[in-house]
Amino acid sequence: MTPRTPRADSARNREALLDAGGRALRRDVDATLEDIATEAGLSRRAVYGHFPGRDALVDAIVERGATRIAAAVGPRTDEDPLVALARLGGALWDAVADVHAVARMALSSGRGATVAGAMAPIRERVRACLVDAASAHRVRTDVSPEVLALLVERAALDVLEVAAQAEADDARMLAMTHPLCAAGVGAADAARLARQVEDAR
Amino acid sequence: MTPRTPRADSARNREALLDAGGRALRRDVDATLEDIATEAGLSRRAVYGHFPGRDALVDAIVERGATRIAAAVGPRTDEDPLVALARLGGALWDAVADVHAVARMALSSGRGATVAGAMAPIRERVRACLVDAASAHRVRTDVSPEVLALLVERAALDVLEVAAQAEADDARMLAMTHPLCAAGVGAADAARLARQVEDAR
DNA sequence: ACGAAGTTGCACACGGCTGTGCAAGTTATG
DNA sequence: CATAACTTGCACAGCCGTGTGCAACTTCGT
Repeated sequence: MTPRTPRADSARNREALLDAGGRALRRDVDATLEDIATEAGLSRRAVYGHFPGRDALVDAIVERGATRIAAAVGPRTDEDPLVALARLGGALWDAVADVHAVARMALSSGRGATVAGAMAPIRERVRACLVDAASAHRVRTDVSPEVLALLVERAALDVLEVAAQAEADDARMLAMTHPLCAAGVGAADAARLARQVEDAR
Repeated sequence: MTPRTPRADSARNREALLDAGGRALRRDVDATLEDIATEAGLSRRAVYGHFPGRDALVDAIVERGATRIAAAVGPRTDEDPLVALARLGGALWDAVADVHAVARMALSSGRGATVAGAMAPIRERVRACLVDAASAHRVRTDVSPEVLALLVERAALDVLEVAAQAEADDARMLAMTHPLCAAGVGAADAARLARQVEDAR
């Protein structure tokens, strides 16, 4: 009769589940519901109060990751394509947790299509930048832009994974320069381009 | 009373299991015993005639991979460190199946230590080459050799994975040049170094 | 062709993870 | 404070993969 407004802590717990899930899945793609729930400070049983099942929870995590990634990538500007690429690397670094969590699921069984959708913004932006840069011969052109894009994309993810462990303080810089190097830009030029992005912050 | 020599097809089946296992695990790290057995043309039950259990089978696959990797890496020569790095990339490409299968298990749960051992030869060689090259400022030096080594190592694996799908005919070339680029060597120099290796074949 | 080595199919036990029902507890909110 | 909202713990069913025993069958070696 008197339908009350949903409790505020419920929403918080939902968020906690998404956060914990992201963290847990980043470590182990097959993390148990028990694991995730515990890490979120809840019981396994409580999860079913927020999501119909494990799949739905994971989907929600990927979905949230996708929107955050899209936000981090931001709109395309008409700046220098390589500067744009460097900036993209920096942006991804600022969203490591989400990107990393989603990326880890990419190769894992099933779910491939969903995750691919989440990563699409990155993929597309990288490709666009490379095509531009290739036409001016500023990146290696002995490989098709498609393949090079895949390699650069992976290079970006490699930094996120490697630097997350090594926790280098100049990790953000690496996140910008390494993909450029992977594209065939020399180390010196890559550093110059990255500095250009940093100066404009 | 009359101990007979073991049958020849048994050994073949054992090999078939290792091959099938490598292929299956390369696709899906959690491939079922059923999957592997079927792919090898055997029944799940028969596997237990060759290995005490799933773990032992996987261990055997990793172990065989390790020796093949070690063989592919070969002995250290006193050539130019970057040429050596290019050659290493080529060698790994020629052993894709094994390297790839083992590498895929690296991040997967458990088994981490075992796999790390299998990859050690690559890891070590890459590090050595980079340290040499860094002291001559022929690779980027704004990152520690350790971190750079991790990135280059991953770059090598990235090629194996990307090119395995894209099946570019110049994949072997990529396997040599891309790690160099990842190290900060410009595209032109990388191509020159790789050509140097190819010419000496 | 005989016999051992190897394979198969089936049945079954075991463990781990998911998903559900329900009663009892705790906590936010009006 | 009263009550709906949320959480908890437990019990139970179901699924799936592993590991084992056993009888029947096929295939290699001599």
